[in-house]
Parts: sequence; structure tokens; C-alpha cells
Amino acid sequence: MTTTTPRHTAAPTIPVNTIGRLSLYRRLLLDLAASGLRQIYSHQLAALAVSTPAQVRRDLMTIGCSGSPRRGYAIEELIEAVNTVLARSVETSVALVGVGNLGRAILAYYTNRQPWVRFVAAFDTDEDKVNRIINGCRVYAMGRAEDILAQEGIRAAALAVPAREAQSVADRLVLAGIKSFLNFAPVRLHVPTGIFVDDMDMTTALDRVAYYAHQHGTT
Amino acid sequence: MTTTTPRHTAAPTIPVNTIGRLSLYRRLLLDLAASGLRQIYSHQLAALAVSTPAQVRRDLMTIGCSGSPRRGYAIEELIEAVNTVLARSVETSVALVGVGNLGRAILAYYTNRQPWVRFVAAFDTDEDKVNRIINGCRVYAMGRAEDILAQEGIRAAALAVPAREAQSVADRLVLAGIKSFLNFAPVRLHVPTGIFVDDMDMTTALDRVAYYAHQHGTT
DNA sequence: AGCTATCTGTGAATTGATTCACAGTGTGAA
DNA sequence: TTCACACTGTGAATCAATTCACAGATAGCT
Ligand SMILES: NC(=O)c1ccc[n+]([C@@H]2O[C@H](COP(=O)([O-])OP(=O)(O)OC[C@H]3O[C@@H](n4cnc5c(N)ncnc54)[C@H](O)[C@@H]3O)[C@@H](O)[C@H]2O)c1
Ligand SMILES: NC(=O)c1ccc[n+]([C@@H]2O[C@H](COP(=O)([O-])OP(=O)(O)OC[C@H]3O[C@@H](n4cnc5c(N)ncnc54)[C@H](O)[C@@H]3O)[C@@H](O)[C@H]2O)c1
Repeated sequence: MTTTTPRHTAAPTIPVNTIGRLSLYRRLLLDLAASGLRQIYSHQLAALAVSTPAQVRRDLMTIGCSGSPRRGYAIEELIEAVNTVLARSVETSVALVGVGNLGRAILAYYTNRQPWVRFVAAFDTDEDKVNRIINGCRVYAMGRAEDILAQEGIRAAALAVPAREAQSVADRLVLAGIKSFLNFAPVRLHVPTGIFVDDMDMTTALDRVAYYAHQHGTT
Repeated sequence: MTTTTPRHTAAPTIPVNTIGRLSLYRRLLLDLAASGLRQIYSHQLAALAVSTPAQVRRDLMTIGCSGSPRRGYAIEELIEAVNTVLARSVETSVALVGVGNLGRAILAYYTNRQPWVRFVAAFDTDEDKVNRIINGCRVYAMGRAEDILAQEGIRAAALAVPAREAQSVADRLVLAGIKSFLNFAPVRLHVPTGIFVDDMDMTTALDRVAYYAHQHGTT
């Protein structure tokens, strides 16, 4: 714990981009720690993250880490600091809504990975999926959403329903206490202020990728 | 999310973020056109895109559209302008590399959708998947990548291989002529300048969502 | 045919994120 | 013990994106 600078000191509102990079740093650092390394320089972490030393130092500064001029940063210490910021030392329970092709891929992937984030319930309207356990996660009927979300204290949801349904499902989930969405539908959601939405819009991303495929490259 | 990339084509250099929003506008406008509407105001499009009127007008200005003060913008005209910018009036061929759970979901989704972007070939190392047609797309052995990519003139690829493989597969694809990547692996890729990478990092996104689920604050 | 309300187009201001640049510092070597 | 160096920490500068704010336009109304 680098931080003698405690968390209450500045109620430091960390920029979203920084949060994203911290997530990446944590993965990289866990790998490095697993491979036995104990210290790292900002330029090394920057190379792994495809970033710059200044950016890395700025980010680490933001979360109150400090390193030694001659030895760099202590990896364990950084991991702990990132954990403190990101996970708040709690495992986060997430619901999946919409157990279609994408939803099932997600469940399959996150089973037994990322101990700090866990899909604890899934919801769908399709009778064939309801009351089964799919890829390690129990699927409930949408009718039970409010109950289960409250009961499990779930505040985060991944939304993988058809685009047409996304807004109304989101409205309902907000009323059921969801504070934070990972939205896979290719639409923007209207939510009250204070509710976070991260759009994973593959359709937009594909269009961007197609656009740059036509830019004629150098070299 | 989106990463990198310099730009070297002459004329009007459109920011990456704008490209992303144009993709969204196009989808919204196609819906509106299908529902019979012909004209739209910047504030209406902004509401649909969860953006601001000024942002919309700025974006439309960037692609050389103009509207009438009293009637707004002509929807057909906007669609055509966006098409010109994004698609360059060509259908873009995209390869999928890694036909796992996620890869299959993607193939299933983009079959018969988005006429301007099409998955024309998939590649995998798994013998069981090779030489089959999965969700409408032919799967080839990795050994044939160079051939097929050149033959089909494919310059864009979605990368859905395990994280550990991502860099070496990307290196190979760059040599095979890929200019633009949609990267699903939760790692940052090192690519030569002039190559575009759009990261769809769900793991980072989940961490962000988990973070804001605990935050009692703003979007 | 002029008046008005409401929109567009856009330079300028602002906000935010990233990078620069350098003073300060701890470490290992001699 | 001192020195030199390669690093960190960070204010200031830069760069990019968004938003403001208002002049100019135009359709509808009378
Ligand atoms: N699959 C992909 O690769 C991909 C790519 C881009 C975007 N998306 C988006 O992700 C979302 C899911 O895609 P998918 O391919 O898994 O679709 P899908 O059709 O396979 O699955 C949708 C699931 O949602 C369920 N559902 C429908 N209405 C519901 C409701 N009101 N409440 C709860 N569940 C409901 C359906 O029963 C189904 O199980 C869509 O919005 C899609 O646009 C998917
Ligand atoms: N499924 C998800 O929801 C999810 C979520 C977050 C991240 N991801 C990332 O997306 C990628 C794919 O995930 P997935 O769940 O589909 O994994 P998966 O294991 O189901 O599929 C990976 C596929 O890649 C193929 N493959 C392996 N090495 C290869 C190589 N060198 N060349 C070509 N093909 C190769 C495998 O045969 C397999 O078909 C991974 O990087 C994963 O981290 C997936």
C-alpha cells in the first residue's frame, strides 16, 4: 500500500479512461507476478499496455501509487492498489439479461475466470431457456427479475437482448435497482443520471474497422 | 475501446469518434426512413443518439451535409452522405479468425444483416471446425490464410482467438495484408503504424461496469 | 411582403485527456 | 561515502473533443 495518502483525502474522481486502463494494468501485472517478477518500470508497463511511460505514471499517481526512482514500482503493491480502486474489495455480482448466442458465449467465458466479477443470474423470456442452468449460470424468467436482483443485491447487468427490446428492458432493470450496464445492443440507452452505461457496440466497431480497411496504408 | 492509428489519406481527416457516431446515425436514419419520415432536426437525431444537437450538427458538417433552418436535414441525403464516407460505396469483406463461442455468435449475427460489411471467410486451427460452413461462413485452416486473404482481397479481420495467441496471429495477418482489426482478445496488440486496431475489450468493460455499480454517482 | 419563431452553420471558448520536460531522488557501484 | 545515473512525480503545455453562443437563414403566418 503505497497510500499513506488515504482514500478520503480527495474523493478522487477517477476518469473513466483511467478506470479502463487500470483494468488492463491489473491483468498485465497479475501475469507478471505469476511469472515471478516483483518490480517494474513505467516504460515496461507502458510497452505491455501499448501506451506511454508518462501515461502509466499519471495513472498510477491517480490511484496513489508511488515507485522508487531506481527500482520502479512494486508489482504486488500496484495490484493491491488497483484492486482497492476497482473492486472495492468486494466481488461484484452481475446479471446477464438475454441468453442468446452472445449471452451464452459470455457466460461460457466468464465461468471460472475473473474472480472479482461473477455472473450470478441470467434472465430471458424464452421458455426453453428458463429454469435451466446454462454454462454454469441459472436462467430465470424475466418475471422474477425484480425479486432475484433485490435478493442477490445485484447492481450491474450485461444487456444482450435484441436491439428493439433493449430500452424497455433497461427501464425495467433501472427500476429493479441496476446501477450499471454493459450494453451489447447497438442502440444508445436513455437512463437517469447516476446510472452508468458502457456500450459494447460491435456494429459501430465493425463500421470503423471497415472504414480504416479502405484507408491506404503506408509502408 | 478504439485504439491508435495515424492517418495519411489526403483531404478531410475525420476523427475516429465521429466515424463511430456516423455509424450510429446511419442505423437510426435507416430506421426513420423505413418508418416514412423524410426530414429531421439535429435535436431529434441527438435525442435518438443520446447526444447533443451541437454534436450532431458538427458531425454532419464534417461530412459536408447541410440542412434547412426551418425543415432540418433531409434523411435520404444524410444516409447517402454517411454511406459515401463509411462504405466508400464498396461492400467490405471481413475475415473472422477464431471460430470459438464468440466467433460463432458473431457469424450468426452478421449473416444477412448490414449489407455493407460481410464475413466472407473464417479461419481456425481446430481440425473439427475446418472445411465446414458454420453459420453461413466457410471455415478454412489457418494454413490457407495468406492465400484466401489475398485472393479475396480481404483487408479487415475480426480477431477472436485466445488472448495468448492474439499477438502472433495478428502479426501473421498483418503480413497477409490485413489493415484493420476488430480485436476481441483482452490484450493490446502491437502493430505497425498505418494499421488500425479497434479493441472490443469486454473484460475491461466489465471491470468498468463493476466499478460504477459501486459508485453512488454520476454517469 | 413583411414579421417572427426556430432552426442551421460555425468561430470561439471550454473542457478534458495526454504528453512534455525537468527537478528531485534512491540505488548500486566504486 | 560519495557519485552518477536512470528513474519517478508532477506542474505546465499541448492537443483533441465537445459545447457555447450567436449571426444568418427560411418557412409559415398574417
Ligand atoms: N451475436 C453477436 O455477435 C452480436 C453482434 C453485435 C450486436 N449484438 C447484439 O447483442 C444482442 C444479443 O445478440 P444475440 O446474437 O445474442 O441475439 P439472440 O437473438 O441470439 O439472443 C437474444 C436473447 O434475448 C432474449 N430476449 C428477447 N427479448 C427479451 C426480453 N424482452 N427480455 C429478456 N430476454 C429477451 C431472447 O429470448 C434471446 O435468448 C442484440 O442486441 C444484438 O444486436 C450481437
Ligand atoms: N466469449 C466471450 O464472451 C469473451 C469475452 C471476453 C473476451 N473474449 C475473448 O475473445 C476471444 C475468443 O473467445 P472465445 O470465448 O470465443 O474463445 P474460444 O476458446 O471459444 O475460441 C477460440 C477459438 O480460436 C481458435 N484458435 C486457437 N488458437 C488459434 C490460432 N492460433 N489461430 C486460429 N484460431 C485459433 C480455437 O480453435 C477456438 O475455436 C478470446 O481472446 C477471449 O479472451 C471472449
